[in-house]
Amino acid sequence: MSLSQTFAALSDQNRQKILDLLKKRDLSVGDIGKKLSITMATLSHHLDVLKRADLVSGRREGQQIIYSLNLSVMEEITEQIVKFLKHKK
Amino acid sequence: MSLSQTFAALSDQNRQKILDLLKKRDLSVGDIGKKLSITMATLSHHLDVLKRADLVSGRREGQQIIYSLNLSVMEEITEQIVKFLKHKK
DNA sequence: TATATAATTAGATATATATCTAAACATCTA
DNA sequence: TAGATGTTTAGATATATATCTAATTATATA
Repeated sequence: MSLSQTFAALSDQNRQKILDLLKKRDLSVGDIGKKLSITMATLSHHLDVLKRADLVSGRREGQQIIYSLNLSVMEEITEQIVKFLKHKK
Repeated sequence: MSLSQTFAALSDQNRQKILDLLKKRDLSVGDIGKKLSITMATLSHHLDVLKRADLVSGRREGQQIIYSLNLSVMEEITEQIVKFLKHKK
């Protein structure tokens, strides 16, 4: 996954909200859905984008899928972004 | 300009290349064009996106427009991104 | 002032993506 | 095992965007 693709994954308002929610605690898809004004199908799509960008992971717990931030990956991406953006002329 | 919109501006490979080139030195549109495999029209579009995201600025020098990175804005955005990404649960 | 050079704008097109409804799949429980 | 609950997948649609060619605008110079 390229840095551009990571930026693309981060460039949607709803995905930002999802990441913000997951910063506080792990949440089921249903719980995330309650906080957003989109259908479950659309939410599923966004979670898929975030998963493919390796920004979140889901684990099944009974009927629910619990999503969490991939903190180590977030850290790594932060490093890359800082390296890219902060590098002076 | 929201953080999502900034991410969107950063999410294209050609725009990444433009920023990379401008990290080294200020360049005219023509000089940037020589490094990319796109038409000048497309390049103009990408420069417009980067300008609207406040990531670069252009100044006219005779017949040429010289583009440069907006370093202070880049710094500010870096801060925001780090704040967003590094904030733990 | 006519021509050349540099860059942008206009208009068209093709691809990507955000969204929805409806259907399917997975799991739990009575 | 049938029905309820939670999530994803399929298929459709509308909007956004990356790209191109051709035309236009801005500047310099012969």
